[in-house]
Amino acid sequence: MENIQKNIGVNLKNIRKTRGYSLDTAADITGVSKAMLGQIERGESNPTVTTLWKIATGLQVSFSSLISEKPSDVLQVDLQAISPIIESNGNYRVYPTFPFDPRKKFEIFIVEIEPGCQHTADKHNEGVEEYVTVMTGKLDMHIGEQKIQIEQGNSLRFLANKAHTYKNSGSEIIRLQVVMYYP
Amino acid sequence: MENIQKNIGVNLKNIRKTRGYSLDTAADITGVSKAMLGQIERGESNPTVTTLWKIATGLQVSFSSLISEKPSDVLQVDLQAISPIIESNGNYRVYPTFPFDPRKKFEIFIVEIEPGCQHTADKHNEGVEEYVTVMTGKLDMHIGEQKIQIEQGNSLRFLANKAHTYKNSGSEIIRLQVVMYYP
DNA sequence: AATAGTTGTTTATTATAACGCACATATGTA
DNA sequence: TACATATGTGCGTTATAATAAACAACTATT
Repeated sequence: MENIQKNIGVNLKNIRKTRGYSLDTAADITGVSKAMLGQIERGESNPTVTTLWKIATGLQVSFSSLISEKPSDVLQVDLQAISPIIESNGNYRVYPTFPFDPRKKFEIFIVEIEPGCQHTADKHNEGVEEYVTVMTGKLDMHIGEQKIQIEQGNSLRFLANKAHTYKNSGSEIIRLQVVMYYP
Repeated sequence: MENIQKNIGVNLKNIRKTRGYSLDTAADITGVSKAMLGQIERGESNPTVTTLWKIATGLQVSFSSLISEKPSDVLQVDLQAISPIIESNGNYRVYPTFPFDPRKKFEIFIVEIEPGCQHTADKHNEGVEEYVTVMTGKLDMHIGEQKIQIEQGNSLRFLANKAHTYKNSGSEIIRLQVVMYYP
């Protein structure tokens, strides 16, 4: 979806027309000048959030009614296109495939660990859970006192309220899928 | 909910911090200057929709994630506070209690008709339905060729694809609740 | 036809969003 | 300690959002 301005314009005009408002009355109700309203409807202006706010509250519609986001039902993500977060001199790379969205309560990464590399993550907040699946390689983990070994294809879930370490003791690169859940 | 600017600020900062982005990298990804990003986070700026758009797409979050509308689960509407749409010299008054919202597919009015008054509505688009309930008085209606009388407390549903007339032949004011449905 | 009222657009002015650059303050590295 | 790198904030300039008022186009009423 390109060009929100145009989009907002048609939405606003629809709402206004459906109610039989003129630009004048709409300006009265919303407190936004009718010139501005006209320009917005024509997509000629780039309104600020406060003007949008005035319009939304004045017309008693939600913000989204003006924006009219159509969430694409299918989203394809190319790993190549993601710029990873680099740690441990490039031997530990994090690819945020589905980054955090406040409305959801989780995010998803792909993690690559080079042979010999080990990485320790600080403990996260109370209630945070990690769901780890090993795609390639064999993973050694330290979680608190426990030592755990996870074979390729296997998974692990743990409360991330204590420091934990990912380690590649093998000779092959490790690829993980990690789901972080925030309660 | 007051002051969206502040709201957007904390939302943006949350998202950015959760991902470990600096203002610099966030500026890189979104194409919005880091000075602007900083001001937005502090609630010192009043961003335009295009900057919000850049931020949302760059960070791969939805608009609403930044706005974080919390739709109030309960909304009380005071009839007195609604300025009616006047027709027939003030003898036919329409109070939009729940005005049209594109996401919903209906809107709700209260209609008041003075004794002796009659009002004809043009036909609406194909598929539009009206749900009329008589709150007080006795209503006479003409829908196409049909003549219908509706007693107090009773209701009527009809396809509004032909012109229709509301008429008050009694001596008491008529109050209607009308639900318009748009397919 | 002439007048008055309502519609949406255009113009000039002002307020301010957005930028780039410089500054300040950490945080680590030799 | 000194140096280096990266963090967020402040400042001056430019671009433009927002307003008010004048304008043009259309409708209705006498």
